[in-house]
Amino acid sequence: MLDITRPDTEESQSGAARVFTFFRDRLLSGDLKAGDRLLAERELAATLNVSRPVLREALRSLAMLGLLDIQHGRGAFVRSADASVLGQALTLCLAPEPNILDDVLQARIAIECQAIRLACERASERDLQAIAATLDTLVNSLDDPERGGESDYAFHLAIVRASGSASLMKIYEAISPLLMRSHVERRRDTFREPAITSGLVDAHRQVFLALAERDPDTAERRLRDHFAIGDDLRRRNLISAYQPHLHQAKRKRS
Amino acid sequence: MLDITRPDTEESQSGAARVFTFFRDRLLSGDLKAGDRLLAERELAATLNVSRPVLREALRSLAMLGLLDIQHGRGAFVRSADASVLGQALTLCLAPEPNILDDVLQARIAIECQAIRLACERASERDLQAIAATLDTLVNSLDDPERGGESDYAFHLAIVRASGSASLMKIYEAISPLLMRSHVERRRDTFREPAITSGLVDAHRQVFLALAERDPDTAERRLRDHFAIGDDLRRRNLISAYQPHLHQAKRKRS
DNA sequence: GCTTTTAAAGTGGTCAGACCACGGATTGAC
DNA sequence: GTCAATCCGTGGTCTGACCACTTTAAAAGC
Repeated sequence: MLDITRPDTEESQSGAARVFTFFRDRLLSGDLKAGDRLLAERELAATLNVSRPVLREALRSLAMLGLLDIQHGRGAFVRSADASVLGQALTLCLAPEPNILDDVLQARIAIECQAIRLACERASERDLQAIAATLDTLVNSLDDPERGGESDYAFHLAIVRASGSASLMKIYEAISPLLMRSHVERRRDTFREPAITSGLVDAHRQVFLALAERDPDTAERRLRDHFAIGDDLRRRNLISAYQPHLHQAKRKRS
Repeated sequence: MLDITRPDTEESQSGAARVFTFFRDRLLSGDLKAGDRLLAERELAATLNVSRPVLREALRSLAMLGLLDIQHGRGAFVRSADASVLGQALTLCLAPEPNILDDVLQARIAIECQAIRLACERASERDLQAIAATLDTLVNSLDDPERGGESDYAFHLAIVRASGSASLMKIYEAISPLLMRSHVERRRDTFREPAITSGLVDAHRQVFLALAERDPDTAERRLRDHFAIGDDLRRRNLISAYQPHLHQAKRKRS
């Protein structure tokens, strides 16, 4: 965590690493903006006094980090900051951890609960309308598990967006890939019954109403309840799935 | 966010990108573990049917992502997942956002509030002892702003660790660099008065006590109060700093 | 025999030059 | 004017060589 050990500012690094930090710092300082086009590789190499392979190693690294968009025959362009890389990095970091697909829900709850509190303070009318719209979509897609899942996600994402916090938003986007995997995995264990789905819609609506009334405590409580119910439901389904006599798991399609 | 657009599994990619995903997937699947040594570049290049420069571009990218540790004259080694890269990625992603140093506090509150709830359920005796230890350090470093800041951070980090959630922990580590910068920046605006510091210690202690009593609601409330007070304090100091000159400071948000 | 010195082998780091593949602009024919 | 072929600049790849560092093992010295 501490960068003290790394003499970053010095020129102790060499080759690709030096070029890498060169561009990274210019990205950070805003010296290079999204959409900017870099010089041709051969010119850049000459300018920075490195060979083309070395320069390419650095550029490729930046591209892998999502900071650069290198297009064959056209050139290299600075890319707008993208959370997808964050998501990949997070996935990589969390990969060795056990039960990570369950654990990532804790991060989700953390972000959303704080987001909805902020949203109660900050959400504009437009934000509220956007959330309401996702709620409508949710109601209209009860029969379609696929679209239902999407609109469910859209609802929660809209809340985070309404918080007006870029940090919360980016982190939420970052955990989204894992969230999706988690969602897919648990869909295998969960039945979509009318009683459940109707309760689901109601829970979302209650959350939204509290938010619309700018009541942070109630909104957070209802959101937590919503998560707890989902967790409980999943747990019960898991238990029933492990009852050999009562149940035979054989659903590939749902 | 959606990976659908990217035919990742196919071999549509070429060159360095292909090699990159090759290793990334082996990292994800656990096929390559931390500490493993890769084959020599020349051998790898021959094995994967690419030239050495192309292979190097991929390896360098992995190294920049913190997944590989390439040592001159020794070889390339798989590195254990490190949150520092996450932190850098987050910093890059959030760089273009305005007031990011203030905003990142929202992420901090989000993580810690959920963490302390989990910690109330899950924290072991060892965890509690560790937190108590940081509390002692905090008390003993009241006179030293530097050490005081460190032990303050250590206290909060210990709480997140006690949550037992790898996701929360990693994300917290990821935002730590920004948190540090934020802390340093606001230290400029904040005076350390005995009244403030003693209140600070008390606030920490109250949080800890609620945690030790396994009372999530109280613990979270006290933690939120602690953050709110810190925020309020900073705001007042900012105002007083601008007072003499008949401030025309813009409020960031209403 | 043991230690020290030295040389060799293996590794990543760098370079130069050449050629290929792709995209876009220019040019030409119609 | 439209469309086609061509050319040029770009990134993509390869080859082979050499340098710098590390380790190891052989050789020299004691």
